[in-house]
Amino acid sequence: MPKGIRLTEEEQANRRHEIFHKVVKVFLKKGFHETSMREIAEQAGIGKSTLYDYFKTKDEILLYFFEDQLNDLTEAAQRIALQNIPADERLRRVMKTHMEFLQANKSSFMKLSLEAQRLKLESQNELQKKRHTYQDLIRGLVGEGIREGTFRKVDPLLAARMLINTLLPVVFTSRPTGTAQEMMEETMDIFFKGIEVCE
Amino acid sequence: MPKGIRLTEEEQANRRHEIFHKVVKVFLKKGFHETSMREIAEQAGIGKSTLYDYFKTKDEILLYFFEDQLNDLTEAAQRIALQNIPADERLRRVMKTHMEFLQANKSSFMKLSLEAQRLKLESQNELQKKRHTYQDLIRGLVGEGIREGTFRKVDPLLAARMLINTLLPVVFTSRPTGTAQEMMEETMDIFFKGIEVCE
DNA sequence: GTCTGAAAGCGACTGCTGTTCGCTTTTATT
DNA sequence: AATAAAAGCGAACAGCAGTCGCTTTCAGAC
Repeated sequence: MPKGIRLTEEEQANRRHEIFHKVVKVFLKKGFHETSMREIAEQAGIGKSTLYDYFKTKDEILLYFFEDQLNDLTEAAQRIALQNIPADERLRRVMKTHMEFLQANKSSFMKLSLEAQRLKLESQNELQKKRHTYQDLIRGLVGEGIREGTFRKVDPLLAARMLINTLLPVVFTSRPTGTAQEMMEETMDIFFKGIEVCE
Repeated sequence: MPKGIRLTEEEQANRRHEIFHKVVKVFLKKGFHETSMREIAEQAGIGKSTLYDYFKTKDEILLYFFEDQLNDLTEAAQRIALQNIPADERLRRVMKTHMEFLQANKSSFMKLSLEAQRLKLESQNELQKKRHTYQDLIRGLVGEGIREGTFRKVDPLLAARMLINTLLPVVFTSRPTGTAQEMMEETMDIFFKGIEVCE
């Protein structure tokens, strides 16, 4: 904010957060791609080119959101992954947190995820990288479950991807067949039955 | 092509096909969104505004591709669905065809699917509608499988969506853990184990 | 045979976009 | 008081999808 002095890294980060917080409402209301940089700057109460001092491109503004969210999600999952209980139970808990998280942020997460699909390919690769950290965590749990003998010998990464990718569409579907909660539980049920060792 | 005479509906359709065929190479080479309407018209050997006589918007050019492909896929699936064998076997065969189809058109389908994600929301809804026909076919097979007693009582639409949505990322993943064929088979395996009646 | 209306085709033009540039304002330091 | 550097800005830029008014062409009416 002050003009002549250099901002510290932290101040810059705070300012980015502050700016994003001010403009996210507009994204939710009229859509990210339908909001021009002029409007974004207006909403943030700053000049158009000042915006570029905090976000290198327009896409980066939206990426900022997912960076934040994925950090939270990964942290929560990491805490669960360290618990001293069977891997399959930890996996269930992580996915439960995942579902709760999706539901809590449903409206904004859903809308912005749809918008994120429309980012430039380059930006989507950035996003993908951020997702990998989380995906690897799930993969680890599946791997542990296999070693513990609760899961069949499936490819852990494939299973992890399958799990994450089946849950997202549940929240986003245009033809729901029940509450999100119900659909999520059934999806998880099918998945776990699919990888569990047959008794 | 002829200037003064009115084109029949069929001629118009042929011309659309012809134009698309001429320009799709450019989409595959430098990307749909990176190709401007000027370039597309150039490649098609027609004027820019003539292009608009055959496709109402730029998005519609890409939608045309999926309309075609989905028609083929749905037809093939319909033929299988009518065979006189158990539903679970028919479902396996449909998905096998689906996989073969994805692999045969892999490079173009993959690239253009990624591009399709970036279409305007309105255009994506169009695409979604076209997908529903196919989704409903799968749903029907799952439903039959349940009635025949091979599948557990799962929600057929949810299962259908889950199935389709798990196969696509297999082809598109940036971190493959085997050949597409292997990954697809393992995915199918997990899914079928997940919905089969336990023996 | 020629006239005419309507369709096919076209490139200049429009209004908008994300991004850049050159400039002003502010302030900590010398 | 002078300086340098950072923060902030709106005008300007290049490029885009889509539109408009015009030209060219020809089937059918007379």
